[in-house]
Amino acid sequence: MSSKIKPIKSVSLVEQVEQRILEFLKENRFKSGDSLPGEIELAENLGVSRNIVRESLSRLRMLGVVESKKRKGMFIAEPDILSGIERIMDPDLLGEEAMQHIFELRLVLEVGMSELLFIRKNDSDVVNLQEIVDREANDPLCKTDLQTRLAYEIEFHSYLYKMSGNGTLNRFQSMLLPVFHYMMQQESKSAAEPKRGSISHNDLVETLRSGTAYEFRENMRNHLTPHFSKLS
Amino acid sequence: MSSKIKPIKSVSLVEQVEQRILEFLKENRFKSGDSLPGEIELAENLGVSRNIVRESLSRLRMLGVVESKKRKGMFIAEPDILSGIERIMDPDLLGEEAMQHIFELRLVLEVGMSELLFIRKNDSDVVNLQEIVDREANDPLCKTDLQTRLAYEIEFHSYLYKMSGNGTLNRFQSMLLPVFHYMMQQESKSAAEPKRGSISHNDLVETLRSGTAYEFRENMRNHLTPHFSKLS
DNA sequence: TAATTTTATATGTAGGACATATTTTAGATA
DNA sequence: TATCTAAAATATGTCCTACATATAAAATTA
Repeated sequence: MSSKIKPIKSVSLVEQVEQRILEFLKENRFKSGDSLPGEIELAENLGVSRNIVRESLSRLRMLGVVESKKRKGMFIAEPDILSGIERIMDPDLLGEEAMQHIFELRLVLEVGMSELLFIRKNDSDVVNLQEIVDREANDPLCKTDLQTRLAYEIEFHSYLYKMSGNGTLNRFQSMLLPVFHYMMQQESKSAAEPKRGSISHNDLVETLRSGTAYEFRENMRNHLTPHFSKLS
Repeated sequence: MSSKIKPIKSVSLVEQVEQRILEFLKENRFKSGDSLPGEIELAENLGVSRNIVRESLSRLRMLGVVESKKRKGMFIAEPDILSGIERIMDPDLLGEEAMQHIFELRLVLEVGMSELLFIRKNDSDVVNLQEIVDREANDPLCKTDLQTRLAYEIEFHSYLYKMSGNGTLNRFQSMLLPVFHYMMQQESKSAAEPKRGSISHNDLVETLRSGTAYEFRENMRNHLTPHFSKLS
């Protein structure tokens, strides 16, 4: 009775069919735009009901692997890596551990992102960032209202992701925002300090303007020190 | 007729129901383990057929938001952020642009990861990494066979992700491996050079042993130089 | 030939029926 | 009474049929 007996196969039919279809697509090297066998044909070939096939295709459709039009049938599309994540990236759905992982991920990304920023920055980016920083500095609410501070914080860092020129990275960040917001409110609840490193947003813009990727990376690391120091 | 007419809403019923259920879960702050109304009840309340509800729930089940047992019904679970990505992370399914984004993401992660490594490393980690490096150095195949070199490359870097102590990051990396593999083979196909920076794996281990997070970060950046120099 | 109507077809939705697993209840046995 | 056993109840899992709907393709008309 050492441990448990083998579960044989408690995988649902839908899941099996989903896998089979995915394998089918990979093996046959389908190109984006190619059309797929119809639902009834798939159902017959796989030996399952059309319902099962439809549920499987519904999943693949959600992931962007296939698209379907009314009479044309289904055809291959380029899957969207983030479409699955997008739906569940919510503090009310995720567990504490996942939230912590995501928060750490943010720190990793922003420190590691420096090289991309220097490869792809242009003059208008620096101007726009400076505008955000100036607006932040001149906003009287910033001294008193936590929400206002958070809003500027998010606007500034969001712009950096946009600058990275990596659309996936950028979208990923924008859907991480609710989690950031939640985590930073939790932080500011536990400790009353404003949570700033010795490097300000203004310093970061200046580094971006006339510094190096290496300097920006270390300055960003410094800027995020309050968050890093919370890690165990 | 400036642009297009409004598309009104051609969102499928399944998608609408999926959203409604997700909203329902968020609003009511369901805790993990709470049980959900049954399929028939949901179908009646939403005014749709049970099929639609089942397709929606099938999607949520795939994302890990809910689980279902035969007689008990459905209950809330903590969603897995990566379960959606996992299925489609394949060079045969993704487009060129997505692959490029992912490849860049890898570079960003490994440079930014340094701090986590130094927070969570322990002695055995350094020993294990050194073992990998030694094995690599003494393997005669390494000089001639590209696949062997790639295997050591992947083993070494994979261990770093494991060291990060961030399970999400680690799993993410492991599912990125097929894409890495593909991209690096493409790289080595276009140019015959072995593609190494001036910092070796051995140097990285030494830095991890007796250096600082700052030094490791810059050494990693240096180690990855051949890849960075390919970016536009 | 070009515009229009018709038709055919694959997906989208609905609803009913039965299978299956598991909890609960009821029953039988000691 | 206590315990083990068998039956019923119930929610998900699977299958089937029918019809709605949109639209590409064919047929018809101007």
